[in-house]
Amino acid sequence: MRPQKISDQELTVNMLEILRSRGYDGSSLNDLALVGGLKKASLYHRYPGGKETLVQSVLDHFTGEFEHRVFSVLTAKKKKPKKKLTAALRSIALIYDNGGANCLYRALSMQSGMEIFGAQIRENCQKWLKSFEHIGKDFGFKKKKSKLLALESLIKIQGSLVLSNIFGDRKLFIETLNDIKNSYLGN
Amino acid sequence: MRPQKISDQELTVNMLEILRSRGYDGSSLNDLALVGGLKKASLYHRYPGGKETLVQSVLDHFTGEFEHRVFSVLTAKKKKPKKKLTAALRSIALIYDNGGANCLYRALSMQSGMEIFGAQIRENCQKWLKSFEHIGKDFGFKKKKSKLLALESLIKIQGSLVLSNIFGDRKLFIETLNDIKNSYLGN
DNA sequence: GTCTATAGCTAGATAGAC
DNA sequence: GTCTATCTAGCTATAGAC
Repeated sequence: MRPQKISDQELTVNMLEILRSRGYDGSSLNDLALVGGLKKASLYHRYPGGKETLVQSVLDHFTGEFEHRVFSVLTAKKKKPKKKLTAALRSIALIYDNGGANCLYRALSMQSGMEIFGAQIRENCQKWLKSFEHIGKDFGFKKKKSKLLALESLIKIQGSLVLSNIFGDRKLFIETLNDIKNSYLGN
Repeated sequence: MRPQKISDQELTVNMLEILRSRGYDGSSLNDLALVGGLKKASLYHRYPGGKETLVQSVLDHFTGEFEHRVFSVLTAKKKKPKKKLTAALRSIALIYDNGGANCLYRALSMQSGMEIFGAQIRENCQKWLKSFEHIGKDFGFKKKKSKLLALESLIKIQGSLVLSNIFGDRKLFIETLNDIKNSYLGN
């Protein structure tokens, strides 16, 4: 057994960078291999199913980050809601590099990506909504208002990511996170 | 001179459908030719510069729709602001097929598309912000508040398009348009 | 103005050496 | 576990017949 040139974890993180910025069709196996310091044939040893399973694995990692750093924080039983929301929003800022990095879900949400990963992307966005709905109720809002706040939060995150990407202006994303926080704290 | 199989206008509209749903890398010249009932070699007669100029032309058409149906409406001197905003939002609903169609700017905003069209996409989004800022002032809001409302509108449109696309739920987009209208009318 | 044919390249994927 | 070499299919693009 030869040693791995790069760990699975590290390779996944590097490939995430490519995929979230170039999308499914725009990311070649050559590109994906190179960011790991590998040749593309080597990727088939780690991902025998090819590109689809490779991206699947990166998508799972990305989703795992949310489950671990955002969803589980928001739905935790202890702590005050304000502390939980603040921590979750800080994690979101981290995951999106303060607006400098795209959302992988969005990057994969063009037709080719949606055909393959649509169901999972939908499912994960649903979890997002549920966990934000949870924190809304935790703040004392009624169910309907909590649902609305959750949806508005997700809309604002996705929209501000699109725009901070187009304008190359991270401030736009940061301020939107603050706006979301204020929508829960009651402006 | 043989007659065209399909008019430039019609071909552009058909190709827009492909590009906005599949992005730059995901749309092959073969796909783009077929929706016009042509072979891909024929596209080089209309667009001698190849794929880049072809997409450029579709992008120009898309931007023209906004200039004509949205920006010019919002900045018109006559009429009451409410009527202008209502008309503009109705046009936006039309352009995005009530949330069923993607934004071409977003579809082209992955890395490969941004390298080529980034400057124009940025410029057009700036025009969007300016025209919404204009209507804000028209409603009597101060400059700062008008700028904020404009930015929030664009964020909400882009975000709700991403989500209505992911969830396959146009209601989400329609309700966001209403939300934007209300943000100008003072809830 | 559109077509067939094809060049030249790069994509995803596989075989087998080391 | 990674590599070189290679296959096939698809891509963008061009040449030239009709």
